[in-house]
Formats: sequence, structure tokens, C-alpha cells
Amino acid sequence: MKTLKKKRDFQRVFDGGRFITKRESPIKVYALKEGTDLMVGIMIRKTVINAVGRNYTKRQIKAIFLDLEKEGFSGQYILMPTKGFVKSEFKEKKDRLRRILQNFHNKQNRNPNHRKNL
RNA sequence: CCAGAAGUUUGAACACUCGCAAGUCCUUUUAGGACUUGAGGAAAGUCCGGGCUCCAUAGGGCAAAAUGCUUGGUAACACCAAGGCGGAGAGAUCCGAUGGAAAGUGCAACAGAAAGUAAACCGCCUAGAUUUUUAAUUUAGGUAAGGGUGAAACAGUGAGGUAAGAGCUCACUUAUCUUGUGGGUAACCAUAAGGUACGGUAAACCCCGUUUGGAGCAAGAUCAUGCAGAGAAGUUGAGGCGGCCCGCUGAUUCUCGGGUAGAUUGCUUGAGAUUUAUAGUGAUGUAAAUCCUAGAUAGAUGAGUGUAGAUGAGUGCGUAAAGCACUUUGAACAGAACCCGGCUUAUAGAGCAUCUGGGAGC
RNA sequence: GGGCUUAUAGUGUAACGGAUAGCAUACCUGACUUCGGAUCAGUUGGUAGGGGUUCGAAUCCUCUUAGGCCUA
Repeated sequence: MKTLKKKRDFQRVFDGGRFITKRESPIKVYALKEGTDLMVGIMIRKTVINAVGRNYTKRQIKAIFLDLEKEGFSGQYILMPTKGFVKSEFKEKKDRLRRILQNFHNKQNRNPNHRKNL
């Protein structure tokens, strides 16, 4: 797992990718299916929580994505957590993120077949 | 035992799995392995003061700003200690931007007669006039003792004195000034004599004393990468010393357009830490020994699970308190970014030692 | 890193240290109307939070909180 650091990395994801979560979801995820590596960028607003909390969520998300990498996920993601996500438990966070990524991957794999059938 | 006051220390343990940064070593070679180390008392706010770097070795004047009892401490301070004075409290103790109002200017709503070189509303007294004549009205004076207003009204009490009164006089008291004496380094305190009764506000302007050159690690130094030049001013002094003038310096500077934006250093050995001795009421100083203890760069220093578990809540036993058992909950404020000394603000809980008042027992 | 500045009713704004903190609009109540709007009458609601100076503070000083702007 690697982290997105430079401004141009973020810009590339924003240009090529799209939102894969619903509007009322507590965490917003921007995704781009590209390459075999798993890359994550994290954006937390200053108004959401103080510096200690921001670092804490960042570490938790890193730990979650390390596990997800072992399960075989790939792609480039930008995460934007809100207050609801930050205050939830570790297990909730992990389940939610895994579900989001699974949905995204299933759609990516299914869509070409779907078109052929039509 | 209850109620308070003030100080200081600490501020989340163990095991397993996975993972981050720096350094050292090893293997193989630019990846992997082993070992060691890795966030606070406030790292925060950025409110003061310094170090360090560049600009004159940081110079003079004006302006501006800060500060304001005394002595000491310190690299320095708007910090700290001890003391003086004033205020709060029954006390331990706490609070104080605490120089000058007799250099000048201003301000004081409402109320009140009057808010400052003054003042007569009611009242008191004297004289005259009129009338309804031991009284009332009115005119001219005297009067700050009494009333009422206000946050604040030119000293308080008593006696004498007087037409009535008044520091007008006297005694004691209060405040303050001058001089002397004694104590204290000093702020100041005590006391004697003589004078005075001169209001408040400077966190209003102001006056007086003291202090302050500017910029900030994106300071500054070095190496790479990249591009395209054009115009204007300038040794008859551009620009700089970021408020202005003097003074100093002495060749580049400005505008438009184009281009690159990576790395090294500064960077952690320091007004350092710990222990002991010693000087001092204390802040703090001195000496010796030992130790080296984060240096990231969108920002590392951890994540999960389990054990144990402060505290809170509930239930049961118990007359009640204390206590015991079971269930559940599962730990405050907060993240270094050049470095130090303070201040301020946030902070669950735990420990240590001290003082005051009250109650009960011996 | 270094400076400056703001906070007044739901909203937009006034206010010399002395007011019961003003004005507009919105909200609410009543009248008018068959009903609604417009109109008329009336009510509610506020100095960002602590502490100090002063007889008296929205105003002066100071700390905190939340914004905004300039600059390197």
C-alpha cells in the first residue's frame, strides 16, 4: 500500500475518477481504477476534529487498507471522512470500507459483460 | 470528622499479530534482515523576552510604542523572589498597570441651591416696610450649624463664642505638607515641632522617569534544472540601512514578458539533563561527578485482538454507615517543525507534604 | 512566519463612558377579507464568553472563542 502525496497525484485521480459512494454516506470516496498497486490519499477538514483525531483516523485507515491489500484490492482512492465516520468504531469503519470497495470492483467486472448481453 | 487555603509530583500496564521513521551493522546489491532509539506538561495560544542569521561593529535626533512602589535574581523580560503600602477575609491566605491631580486642558448623565477658586432652595438671625402686630408677607443683608440630592458636597466629636453661625478659638482625633530625630540598602515606618483642611478621574489627553534599530530558518549558505528578451532611471549619487531627517554605504535598481521550482546545509551538545556538596530567608548562583536523550518534510513515533483495570451506573447481602459479591461501562487535555526562558489558556484521575477555622473524644 | 481587523434581535445595520440599547425587515397575535396578499394596530426577541478600571462599560484595558483581510 502506498499513499498519495503530491498535488499532481491527487489531480490525476480527480480528473480520471468518480465518486463511488452515495451522497448521505459518512465517508466520501473518489476512485480511479488504474494500475495494480493500492494507493490511498486522505483528506480531512480542520473543522471535523483536532490534530490528534486527524492523525488517529489516518493511522486507522492505513491499517485497514493494509488488510484490504492482502484481500486483493487495487486502484487509487481518495477518502474524505466526516464527523460520523471519525466517531465510529474500528470494526464499523473496516466493514464499511470493505463493502464500498467490493461494490466498486463488482461493478467494474460486471459492466463489460452486461453490455455484451444487451 | 467537617469546611476551607496554598504547594508539589505524576498523568495508561502486559502479551501476541501486522506496520512507520532515523541511526549502526550485516548480506546481497539498491532491495532485504538484525539491533537500538523514537512526542508534552502544556508540544497549544503566539502574548512578552532572548539566542542564532543577514542588513553599518547598529550610530545621533524627532516621531511612535511599551512600561511604571522598593531592593534583589537573570542572557533578557510585560517574568520570578523578598519586602513596603492599599484593599478583601473570622483566619490560613488572596488581589492590586501601586509615579504625578499644587504644569496645563478636559469629563462628571439623572438628581441637587451648588460638581469647582464656587454656591443661599428650605431653614436660622438682624434691620426696614406692610398687614389681621408674641404672628405672617415682602425688601436689603448676615449665616455652611441643621434638612433634603448624589457614587462624590471643603474634616469629625465636645466645649467656648455669637444676633444667628462658622477652625472664629480651644482640647482630643483624622488626613496631609515642611523641618528635625531614630530605625531600614530602599520603598517606607515611628516620633517631635510648626503650618494647612488644599475634592474625584491619568485603564481621559497629558507631564516625568526607564526601555526599544529592522527583518526573520520561507533568516542565511551551497549545488543542480530551465528560459527570450524589451523598455526606463542611475557616480551631478540609483538603491540599501522598511516611519521621517541627519549620518553611513557606493552600482546597480524598477516595469513588462518568458522560464525553473529539485536537493544539500542551517538541524539539534544545549543560558542541556541527573545526582551530590555548598552560598543565600528566597528567586537563584557556584563546584564536582555521571550521561547524550526525536529530528520528520502533506509531516514518522503506531493499528488491531486478548488479559488486567481507575472511575461511574445498577442489583443483592447488611437496621444504617463502612464493607463484600455479581452485572455492565472501559481512562482527561492534547501532537514536536530553528532553539531556549517565561506568561496565558485546556486538563479525568492518582500520590506526597503543609497551614487555617469549627466540632467531638481523651 | 509577521501584521491588521471584526463580532449588537432570525437577517441587515445605528449608537459622545450616563436611553428602558434605536431603525428596517422577518416571526407571532388581532383587525380588515368569502379566503389569501397588501394595509392598519400590537407583542416577542439582542451587546460573542470570562475578569478588571470607573460612581457608572455595548463603548476603555486584558484573557479566551469564532471568523475575515494583508504580507513574505
